Amino acid sequence: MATIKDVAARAGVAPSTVSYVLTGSRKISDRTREAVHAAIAELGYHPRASARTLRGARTDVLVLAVPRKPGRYRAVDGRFAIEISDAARAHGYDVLMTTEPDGVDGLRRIARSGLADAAVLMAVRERDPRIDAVSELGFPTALLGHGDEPGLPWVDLDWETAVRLAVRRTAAAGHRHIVFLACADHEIDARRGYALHGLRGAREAARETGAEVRIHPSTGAEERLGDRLRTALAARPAPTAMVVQHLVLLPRLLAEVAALGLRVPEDLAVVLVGSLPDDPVAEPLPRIELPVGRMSREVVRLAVESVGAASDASGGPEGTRQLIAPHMAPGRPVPPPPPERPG
Amino acid sequence: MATIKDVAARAGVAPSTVSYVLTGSRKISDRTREAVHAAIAELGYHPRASARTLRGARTDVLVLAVPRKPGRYRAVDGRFAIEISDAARAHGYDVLMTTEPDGVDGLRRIARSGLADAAVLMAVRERDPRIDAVSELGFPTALLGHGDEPGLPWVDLDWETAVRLAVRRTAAAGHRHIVFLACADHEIDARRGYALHGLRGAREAARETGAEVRIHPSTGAEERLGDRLRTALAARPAPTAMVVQHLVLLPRLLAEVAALGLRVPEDLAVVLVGSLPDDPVAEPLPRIELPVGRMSREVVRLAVESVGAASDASGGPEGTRQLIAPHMAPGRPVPPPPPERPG
DNA sequence: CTGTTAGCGCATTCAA
DNA sequence: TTGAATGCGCTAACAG
Repeated sequence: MATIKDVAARAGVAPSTVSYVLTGSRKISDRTREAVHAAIAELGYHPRASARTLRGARTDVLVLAVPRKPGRYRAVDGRFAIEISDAARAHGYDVLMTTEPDGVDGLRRIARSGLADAAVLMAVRERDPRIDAVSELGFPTALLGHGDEPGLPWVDLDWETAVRLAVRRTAAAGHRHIVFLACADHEIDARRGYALHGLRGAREAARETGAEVRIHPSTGAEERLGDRLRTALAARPAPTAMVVQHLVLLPRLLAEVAALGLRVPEDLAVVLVGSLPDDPVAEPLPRIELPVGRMSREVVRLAVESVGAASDASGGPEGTRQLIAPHMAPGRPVPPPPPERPG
Repeated sequence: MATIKDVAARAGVAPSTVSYVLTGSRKISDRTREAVHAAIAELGYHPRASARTLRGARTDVLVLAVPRKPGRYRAVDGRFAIEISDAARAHGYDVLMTTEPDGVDGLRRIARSGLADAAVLMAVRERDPRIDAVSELGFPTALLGHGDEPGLPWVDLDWETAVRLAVRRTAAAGHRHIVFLACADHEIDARRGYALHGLRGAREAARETGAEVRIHPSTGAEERLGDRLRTALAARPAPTAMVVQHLVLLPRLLAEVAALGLRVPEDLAVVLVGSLPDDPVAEPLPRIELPVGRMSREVVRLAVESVGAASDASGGPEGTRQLIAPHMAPGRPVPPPPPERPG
């Protein structure tokens, strides 16, 4: 492995000159610069990250804390991980993953060993222990999702408004009996922001619209989905629409609906909240998409910006909390309920 | 940030003694060790990774090259990323992601800057440019998937046998006219190993079983899925089974089948190859699962082992190429075709 | 059983 | 416009 010394020797200059050429922090004559570049190319030199970091105290690495309920896997997590990695690269950062289940251990270890300059926390929950950890350490952090944390910058879809919007549109289409399929129980128990805010939105929407909105808890265990669904749809008066935030089981849900002999949307309207872009299953349905790309870019921007900023715990400047306004995907209006049938 | 010197001063010992306590590479008296541990705890000391790396030339980081066709996202990639991260942690490694689309740039940059000790390459293709890059650099690497590369260790599901097995079981159940839904065109064009091996398996199985196996190319564009499917199923004699390797669109596929008025499995058997564990959509169907956990653990093990080993380009020791034998998921036999109908 | 010291590769300060 | 020297924090060889 070539070092800066080798390059210097080859180019007939001092090591510091090579460094200056690389960093551009000093004016170098064309002649010298070209000689240095030639030597770099010939030797295939690349500066050692560890040396740079040791000297300069910057790693150009972000740590991404991926939520991980062992045995469960949410497609959205992988998708965010990849989009965040892309976004980070655009800022000159690499992304280091830590996947210990809500464990603060990995996060703390990486922060304290100086492996990263800042953290991005996915799927933030209320009273999130990871937030305590980074706060204690004064480690620059941006959040994907928000709970009740005080001073950290975050980005989130406005889940409360999203569910409200979905329910309102559904009610406006004429539906009076609506089932809201909330997030999985374990997500609610973990106090994930999106799960709690979604619930809140559903309750508000019920008040606002006067429609009956039956909030239906979801279980992660798909075995009971069929039963639960049958129960939900067997209620009288029969629901004519479902607003679904718990999307993991959507394909299965649609299959069960079909198995019950119900057609979507003629017999039952299905409206999605937080579906992934380009999801072929979601595409034909009225829905509010999760803007994964935008959220990833924004959360990375916040993380990168907080690297420089003193961690003064003041809550940060304005504009560091972004509640993204939801909107219905175009071209898929909520269909009306079936005409009332006698009986 | 406390350094090793601070700890040494606090504990009243030399810095090297602290180091020896940490690494355990020298016998230290109980009294001294306790004093050091106390000082470490009081100061909240954690060794700086960059200094260790600069000194010791090890990062304890693996770089994971995630395949990324912009605009496309495969759930399996995110799943592998997370499982690989878990597996790496079990070996004391962290995982750095690079997501540049088949770009060797990120990989090369990370390798040459010494940010990682070894690489894991996902979704290997034939004539994979990433392999040339790591080979040129002599960078320790393990592959997830295999193409035609010579000397690198790899792990892969035996896709050829998997598809053969799926088709054979289908034929054995009595089906004589089978459609094989191959991977997406762009995957075949990119010469991804799994896509090519799957195709080969389908051809062989056709020869072996004497059944008609119509190999049906998949398109990523879901708009035309319905048409394609209709064409495939309209052929005479009508196919009674589909073997599906292209699982991205499975939910949509099932929906289209249902829309055509066909029931699964009464009218049409659907057999999956390479489905994800715990996928609720796949669960009720006969299938060969992709052993994500095992593959992740194995590929990490290979990568970690190749860190120490001299990169002698000899092809490595035996046992560094693992073709995992496929098996049908238990409890889901391939159902027989419907009784022959006149016409 | 423990201390002293050199040096990993780089960016930067001081000197010219 | 460039060179020489220093030190970032750590580990291991050498010395006691």
